[in-house]
Amino acid sequence: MTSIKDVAKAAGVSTATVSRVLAKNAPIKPETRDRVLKAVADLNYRPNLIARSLRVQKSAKIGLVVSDIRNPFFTAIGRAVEDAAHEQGYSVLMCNTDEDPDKEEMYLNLLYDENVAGVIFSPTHQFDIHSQTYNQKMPFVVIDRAIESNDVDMVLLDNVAAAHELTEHLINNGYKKLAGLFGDASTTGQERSRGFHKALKDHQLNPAAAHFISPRIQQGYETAMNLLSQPNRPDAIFTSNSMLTAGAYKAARDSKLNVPKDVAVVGFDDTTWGALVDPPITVIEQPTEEIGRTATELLFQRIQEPSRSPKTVILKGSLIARGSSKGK
Amino acid sequence: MTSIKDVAKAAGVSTATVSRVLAKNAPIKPETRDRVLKAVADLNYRPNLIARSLRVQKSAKIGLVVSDIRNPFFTAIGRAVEDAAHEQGYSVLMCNTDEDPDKEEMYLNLLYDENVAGVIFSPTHQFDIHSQTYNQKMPFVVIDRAIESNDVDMVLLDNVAAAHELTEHLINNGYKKLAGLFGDASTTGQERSRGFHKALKDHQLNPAAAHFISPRIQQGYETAMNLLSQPNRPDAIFTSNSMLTAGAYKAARDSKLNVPKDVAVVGFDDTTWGALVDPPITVIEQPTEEIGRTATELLFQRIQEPSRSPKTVILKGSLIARGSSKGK
DNA sequence: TGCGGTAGTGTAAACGATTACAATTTTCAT
DNA sequence: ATGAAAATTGTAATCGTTTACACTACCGCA
Repeated sequence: MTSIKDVAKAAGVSTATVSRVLAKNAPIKPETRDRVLKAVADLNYRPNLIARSLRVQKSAKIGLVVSDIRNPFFTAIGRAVEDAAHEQGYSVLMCNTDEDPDKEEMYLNLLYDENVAGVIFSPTHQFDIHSQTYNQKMPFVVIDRAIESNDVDMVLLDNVAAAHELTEHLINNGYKKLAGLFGDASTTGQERSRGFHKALKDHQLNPAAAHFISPRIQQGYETAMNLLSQPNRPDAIFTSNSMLTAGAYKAARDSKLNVPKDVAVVGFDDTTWGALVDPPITVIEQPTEEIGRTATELLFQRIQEPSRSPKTVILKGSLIARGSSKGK
Repeated sequence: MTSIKDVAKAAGVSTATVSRVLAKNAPIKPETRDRVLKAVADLNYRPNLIARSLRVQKSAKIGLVVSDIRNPFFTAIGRAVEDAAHEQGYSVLMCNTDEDPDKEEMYLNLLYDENVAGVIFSPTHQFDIHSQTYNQKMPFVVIDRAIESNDVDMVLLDNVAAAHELTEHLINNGYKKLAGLFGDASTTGQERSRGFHKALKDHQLNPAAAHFISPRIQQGYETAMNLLSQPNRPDAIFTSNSMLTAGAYKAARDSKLNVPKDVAVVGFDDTTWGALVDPPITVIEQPTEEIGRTATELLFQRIQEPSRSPKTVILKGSLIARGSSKGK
């Protein structure tokens, strides 16, 4: 490994001078600068980021901690964050917690120890920001899931309104016996449940069912199968994320029910397949690009000005009405 | 930040002793050990990974560089790699190149500078391992896409055989005018094309068409639309990855053609939606879990024994026959 | 002429760990 | 009791940077 010492020797200057040339933050005689730059080029020198990070106690990396990397919502966020971070010369380290609080803590610690400049993450349900060691030390932006704290930046969807709109869409299309499937791993599911119930109440309807379950395809499938096999089965299934949507949709199919005539299926997040299945699925599309970009911007703001008062940005989802809820 | 010095002071020993207690690699008097461990616990001390990494010139992290994080194939690999790495106490940093050679080089440099223990990655087409600075220095395992080098570990699919099997499946089910859509960003597309053509030749058939295109949904859609609108349109479309499959499937739908009666659509990778659409899609399933795990194991082997002679592991895909190719 | 200011550079101390080497104490066979 | 070997611990160098501080040279102005 060629180090700054080698460059200094080759250029006949001190390591301090080399460092200053590279950092461009001090006056240097043009002739010296040229000698140094030539040496850098000749030796193909690249500064050791580890050493720099140890010395200055920070780095040009940000962490992105998500709960499930297989969820298209999060990969879309990942892309947006990466693009936005790149523009500022930062790199992104993605970590996957699998909804596991232990893994979450492990990765947050790791990122902290790595001196990342900040972290964007979607906390598990159990996450308590105040109990953490790194609380005050590492800039944070929370996405997708609210946490109970008013001193942290967040980028969220207006889940209640979105769920309300989606539910009303069902009601307006003539569905009356609505069942809800909500993820139990986050506040998102709870908020969407609130919007769901509020819309029902607004129209003087009672929910046919409402279940909080693990946000996995299999769980969604089993629960929906159960609901659909009852004599007084629901005529619409509202799901709070794309994993549950997939499960519910499959259940409708396997129950030999016609979508949308016998039962409607709607959900969140516009995935590749949601538009490809027949009938295509009505969903609330989240502005993933904007969520990721906004979160990154908030993070950079906080990095620059740690004492800035916290912001919560609430974005709106947009309804994409498709065949799966067209009416009976 | 509490450092090893604070712990040493609190326990009344030297920093060397603290380090030794934590590394568990030297004899320590039980009583001293207890004092040190108590101090560690009291101060809530965690060793600084940056400093350690600087000193020992390596770290317990591996890099995973993939070309498209939105491709479910790669996220599945990501999960497998992470699980396998975790078992060895390693963390995984995921990076996304977006098929961009510049980003690829940038991330490989970054990972190198970060002292990662090694890298697993799927190279872009242009990647030339020999021109790279880090060539000999950082252990590598290449996945999914072959590169021309016999001194590097690789984990690949037997693409020719898999494509051959998938093509024969079409032929056996009565399809005769087969068109192929292949990704142009990697060797994978080329190899699958070879298997496709070989199977046709084995059955004395000529390809109806064969296109190398950018592996994106939109490209697949446009190309397939074109093919299907011709008077002498193909009766089956073979696609070499799931992005193209999605595009082709949508094109068949939009052309008002019946799948599988008018046209069959088959592809690679078993995605969530492939089984949910109607008809569900016949695919070659890649053993993603095994690919990720094997790659990780090879990487650890090479880390331990850098001079070990390189291995190429070739895994088999398995055909999942579904409705989209059931025959006319 | 003398003096404050600035440009340009070097010296050396950090950052927080690991580890070769040395020093001290114990153990134990004779 | 004694010396060699083993066990236990400490000292200090090191990894590759950045940067506070010190120093020299030169400039411009009174």
